[in-house]
Amino acid sequence: MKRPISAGVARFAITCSTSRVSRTCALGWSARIPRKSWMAISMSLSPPSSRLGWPELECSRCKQMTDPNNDGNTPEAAATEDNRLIAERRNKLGELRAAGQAYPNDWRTDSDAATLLADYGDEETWPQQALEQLQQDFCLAGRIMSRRIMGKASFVHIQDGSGERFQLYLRRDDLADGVYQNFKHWDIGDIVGVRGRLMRTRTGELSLHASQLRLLVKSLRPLPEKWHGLTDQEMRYRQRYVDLIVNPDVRRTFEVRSHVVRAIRRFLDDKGFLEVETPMMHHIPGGATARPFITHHNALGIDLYLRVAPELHLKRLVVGGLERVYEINRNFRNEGVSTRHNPEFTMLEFYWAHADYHDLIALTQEMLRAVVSSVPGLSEGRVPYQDEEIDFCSGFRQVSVTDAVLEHYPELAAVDLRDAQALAAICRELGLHVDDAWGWGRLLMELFEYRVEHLLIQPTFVTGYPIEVSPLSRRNDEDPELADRFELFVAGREIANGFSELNDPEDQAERFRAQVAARAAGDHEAMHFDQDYIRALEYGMPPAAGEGIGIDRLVMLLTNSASIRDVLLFPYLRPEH
RNA sequence: GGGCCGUUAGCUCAAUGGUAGAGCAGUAGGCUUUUAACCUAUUGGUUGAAGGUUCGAGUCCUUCACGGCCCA
Repeated sequence: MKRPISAGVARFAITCSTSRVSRTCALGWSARIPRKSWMAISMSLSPPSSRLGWPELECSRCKQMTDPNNDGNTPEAAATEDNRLIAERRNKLGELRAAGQAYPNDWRTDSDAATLLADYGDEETWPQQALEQLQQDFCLAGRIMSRRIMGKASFVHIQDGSGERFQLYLRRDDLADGVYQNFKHWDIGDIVGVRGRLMRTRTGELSLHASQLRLLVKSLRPLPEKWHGLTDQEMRYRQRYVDLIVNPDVRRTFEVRSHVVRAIRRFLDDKGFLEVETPMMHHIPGGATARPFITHHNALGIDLYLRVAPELHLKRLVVGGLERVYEINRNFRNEGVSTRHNPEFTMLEFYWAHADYHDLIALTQEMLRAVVSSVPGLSEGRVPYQDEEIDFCSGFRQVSVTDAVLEHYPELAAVDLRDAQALAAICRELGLHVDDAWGWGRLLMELFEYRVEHLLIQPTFVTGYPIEVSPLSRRNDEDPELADRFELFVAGREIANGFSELNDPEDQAERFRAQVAARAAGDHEAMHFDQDYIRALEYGMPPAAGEGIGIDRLVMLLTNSASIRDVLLFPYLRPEH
């Protein structure tokens, strides 16, 4: 129980599982009662008194019961948790509505902050005298980010769609009657339109001396503080719109993301690859060892899987003669959420007929260099990441899984790295989880992941993957226990995975059967048997190589982001309540 | 899933178990080239939720929610 709300909207706000309800207390005292209390109250009062099943509530201050017929359950009450600051702004909005159109859309700009700063920002070329002679008006529109009111003149910084801030100089006597007086009641966060001439202040800052000023949008919610900004991680992710307004680096990160995707498209387009889109909803999930999300098609009455990878569809296209295809799109994997994993993430996958994994390695190196050089500010292919500097310019290193393990685990030289029993013993010694069904290949990869992966900071192609962990890769001609496959590691993380494709339908069917057996033994990530894919291969797939590159992880590298959430505009978070 | 840490005013943060505070933002007034503008006054809190210990809990204990970091 607290105090009566001055505006006379005293109410109980009750959060229950389906909606928010408001009740008036007889003396006008307000209270918020969270769900747990609600449940407790609900159980202690039996039977519930209202027709909707809401119980009466006793106000602990006035000892009166609420009126069950006056539940105040309006959409407004449900949607807003007004505080004093918002209420003040809402009143201002009310005055605007009374005065006319409160949300106009007839202000047009003819420039923006970034353009003006680029064109006239240089003080040498454009001193105050030169600006005075310009005799040209500019129209801008932007959000008020800060204000310095000095009586009958003010300075304001607005931020506009260009992402830059620009200073306005407002003088009462230079604006129409009453405009300046109104302006003094506008708020930080409001969006304004301004027209005026360029000038330079005493301290040299390029500014717009306003002759016309209009409020375009009233902002009802206060922005975070101007100096410290918004630092609460949770709020930054949940309310990315606020994060974008007040933290300029966020905008830059997503601009880089856009650059990266564009550079990849340009690179592949130039090499004759065709961009395609394949289904996101699969009857049979496949193309990766991962647990899928299940969804339901009502009209058809069947469950569908969100795709874990587009691979099998893209290879069907290679069968169909689209011999260079790629897709950049979302995949969904039903696994944990962490700084490196989001349930939905973006992958590039591309397939290239009459090429093998060696060709992929060369192409990947070329593509990554092109991508890195497309990012503004990354000079000479050197990318700072956390405490390291990644060199994309020099030739990428190549090493086999076995050599990499031995390099970081020299005492294993005496052990047969294809002896499952010996490897299992070592894994157990290290405290790694070991499954009796695993062969030497899986065990060797456990060792690799535990001992080596995080040490591969500079770009490194790792080759010589065991067939056991490569169900879709072509078998190596010399060593049938190995796959013609590589993974690229940078900054200790897998960035790309590519291999010569398995186009032998009988071998593929055999490997699907092995996956189905693993599934039956309890491996939820193992693949299903995809009969149509086998049928496609039976028509004959050209020899080909294919690769997947994790776009989110690549963007993390290029934006020096520690968490995948920093490169996703709306990363997955649990519901707020 | 496990461990550690966090959650206090709109935002950023304080508060040896003893009256919940500051800066910014807001409100009112002053100030016609300021720039974290300045000066004066002032409003604003169920301290994430629920229990418990205590004469007394923001602070100690338990459980829960959400987040962060590390591990699996």
